[in-house]
Amino acid sequence: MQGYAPQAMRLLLLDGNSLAYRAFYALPDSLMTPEGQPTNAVTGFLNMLLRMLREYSPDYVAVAFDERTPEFRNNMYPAYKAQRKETPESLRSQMGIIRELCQVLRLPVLSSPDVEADDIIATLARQAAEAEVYAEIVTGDRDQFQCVTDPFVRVLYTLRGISEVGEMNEDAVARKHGVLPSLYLSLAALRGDPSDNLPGVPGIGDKTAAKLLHKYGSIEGIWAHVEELTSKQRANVKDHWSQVEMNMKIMELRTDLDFLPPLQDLRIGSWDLDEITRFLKSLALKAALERVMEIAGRYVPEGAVLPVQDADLPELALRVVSGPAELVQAARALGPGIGLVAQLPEGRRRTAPLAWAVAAPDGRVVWAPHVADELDAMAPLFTAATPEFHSHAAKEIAALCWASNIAMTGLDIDTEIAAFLVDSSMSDFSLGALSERFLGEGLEDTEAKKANLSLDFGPLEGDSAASTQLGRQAWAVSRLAPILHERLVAISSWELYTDVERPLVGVLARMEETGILLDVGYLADLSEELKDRIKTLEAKIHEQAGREFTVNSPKQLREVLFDEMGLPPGKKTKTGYSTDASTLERLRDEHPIAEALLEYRNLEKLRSTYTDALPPLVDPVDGRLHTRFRQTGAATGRLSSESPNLMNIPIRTEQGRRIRRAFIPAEGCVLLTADYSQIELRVLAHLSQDEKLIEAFQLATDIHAATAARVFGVPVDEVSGEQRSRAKAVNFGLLYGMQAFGLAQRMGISHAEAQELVDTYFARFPSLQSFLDELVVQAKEKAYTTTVLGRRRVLRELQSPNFRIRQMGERMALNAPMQGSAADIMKVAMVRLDAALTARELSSRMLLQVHDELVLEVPEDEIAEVRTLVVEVMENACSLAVPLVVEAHTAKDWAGAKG
DNA sequence: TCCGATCCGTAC
DNA sequence: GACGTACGGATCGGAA
Repeated sequence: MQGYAPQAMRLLLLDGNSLAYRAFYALPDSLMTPEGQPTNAVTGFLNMLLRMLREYSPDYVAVAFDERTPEFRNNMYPAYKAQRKETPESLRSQMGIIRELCQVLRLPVLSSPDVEADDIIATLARQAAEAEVYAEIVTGDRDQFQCVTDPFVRVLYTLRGISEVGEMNEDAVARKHGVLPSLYLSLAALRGDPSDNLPGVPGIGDKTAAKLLHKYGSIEGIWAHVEELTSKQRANVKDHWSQVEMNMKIMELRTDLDFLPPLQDLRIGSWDLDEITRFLKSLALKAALERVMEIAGRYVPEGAVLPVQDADLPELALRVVSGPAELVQAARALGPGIGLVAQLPEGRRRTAPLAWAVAAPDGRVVWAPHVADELDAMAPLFTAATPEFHSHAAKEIAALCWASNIAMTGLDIDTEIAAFLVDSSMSDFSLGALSERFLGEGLEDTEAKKANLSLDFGPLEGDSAASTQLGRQAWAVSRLAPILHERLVAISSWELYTDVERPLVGVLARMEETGILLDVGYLADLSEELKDRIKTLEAKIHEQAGREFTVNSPKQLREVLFDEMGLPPGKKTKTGYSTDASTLERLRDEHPIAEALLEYRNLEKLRSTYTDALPPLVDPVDGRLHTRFRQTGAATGRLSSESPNLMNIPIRTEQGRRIRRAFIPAEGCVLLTADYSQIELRVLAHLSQDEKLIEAFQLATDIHAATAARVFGVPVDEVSGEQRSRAKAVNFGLLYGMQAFGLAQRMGISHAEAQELVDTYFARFPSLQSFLDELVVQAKEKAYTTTVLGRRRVLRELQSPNFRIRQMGERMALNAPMQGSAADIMKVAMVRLDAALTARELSSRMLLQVHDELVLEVPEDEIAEVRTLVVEVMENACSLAVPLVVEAHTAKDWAGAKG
């Protein structure tokens, strides 16, 4: 539902028969009025219609219906649709109701005995494209794919009954069927369509048909080269050619109908809400009525009064307001401590909320269903000088505000973030989960999810209507906020919240909205290259294995390597021998297949996870990749990144860095990366106050060499590569709760050797051992760890009767203070840097954070200033016992040359 | 057809 | 089992 120029006109075309038919068989036949009139097809049709009106907001609409099988097709081929069973009475009765519904909703309805619904739609779609109007065709009929033309005509093809739609543009049709829409008719003619009683060529399905059409260009091309086909194909094609030609004629949709009204006449008329209410109530479609009312504001005449609805739940006093000004006023009247929540449309791109709800802790709720495009008028709600509203996952609202140039300064408690600081080990920070835990009551929507009910489709419970739903959420927020506030104060995390986490919400929203430019052409080339090489390797692997198998399946690979080829197995997983990289590494000397597998895995990883997965996530409007940062994603306090995860873009190998090169700056800009050098180890030095480790940081730039020098008793400049890498492994191990066994395994040395190395290391840095021991002791005593800014990580594992879980808890306790403090410091730097960029009116933008690294997009004339600023801000974000060191680089891509 | 479990691999 | 924090792709098998 996106990617259109805002001023472009939009036409919505619905195939009434197709949608009713799909809905009838997709929804339970238990849906009916008390009088026994089935309503499943009506409900499905209405849900789809409302969804489209809501999300697509069309200027023009037409609903097309079939009346009977038209004569021109019957004359061509009497058997057309002859096998169709009689429409069941329970569906036929609903067709009339659907037409009536369209009338009540003032939707233009088109039908004619001489043509079918898809002919009407095809004609209107053609006219739309010619007028540069965007048309969306909603249907479950594949024949409509022949109408698709970029960029104006798309088909939304119903899936899973009608609960989802696939958005089919030219590309999507080609991906699904192997040919562009212009050849779809030919493909369908070859393949036939059993549902219309049209046989195709035996032995030719989608795949083969697409292949032939590719090779010969057209249906005529295939006929011209029919002698080149395989003997079986040739015979079948010849025998059935007259049928194919017939299919072409019958399946071709007419686009030349001359009796249809002009597009300009296809507007939705003014709604009579009383009539709509009566009609839907007579069908017992109460939930649908609520959803109609959500968008009613768009279709009522100027000045109409919307019906105020009663709360379904006694404790909520629900008031409906219809405009942003009224909402602001009503919210003010609720007094302090209000909860404010938005009902956001689904989909990747952020768009205006469908509704807002504001609630006071006493249960008074204001619900505003149709202020979607009027964020500006609501600005007074968000921009208070002092925090005055609470919300949940406010980053979503902050992003919308930012897009409208509104500064969301009025946020008090974000219940999601506050709860994260109270107990970061919770797995679910949804409002429902917080309600359960802190209020002791569930929220309707979590119940609905448990019952597998979609909020958009399917039967809804009477009391889970949109208004009550959203009102309950706002109410929950208003009551959670004071509880979480108190808890934050009690654990001395209030400042961490107000000074770091809360301001970070807006910073992250801006970073997400900004996104980063991706060179998709370059990635496409890279993908092709990878595919070639992967194919070769796969063949080689099959040959060496002596048979074909799915190389991507660890299960099959395990059988091949260890059962059939008899190679020596190594470590085990839960289900058998492991085939991971370290195992294959070990098999390198045993058999050349190991080498091929390693390279295969390497390239297949790059292809599947990066070159092929990233481009579809690019926003078509700006060509940029907009990740989502999760502020509650990692229990230590780190951020995480998803859709896509931009925190695991390869860098360590040359092959991997080729992926990184696809991340580029906008025209006239460079990417500036700034990363903390060894920040976690510096935090360790600070927290442990180990003099020798602090000294090592003050003396040397290469900390691994410096620690190696001390451990092995040699001058820094005489440290060998081996010594440095051993010290490095221990340095990392320290941060992860190392044990000698793991160290030995990682370094490929004996357990005894590893133990000796650890012992020596601790002997040379005498405070470290006691500090780490004390960390665990304290953590066990208090059941949580802390960071430099007082961030807590609760560790219930430390109380577990299970030794393994307890041990895991100890390792977490050893790691969390360092990882978490580093995260604290980076977050402080981000908040300050964002403020500094704004204060100096710079155009440079923060794009990404990768734990110890920031990536900015910097206009060329700002490079010097911003570079200095970033380094300054990051290095001074926190004062530790050792200096914080930041290295900054600029380049024309993310893999760019250093310096 | 869908979803969760499993394995694996990328980052810091 | 054995070194922390994440996200996500592919396969597979059970459930609907």
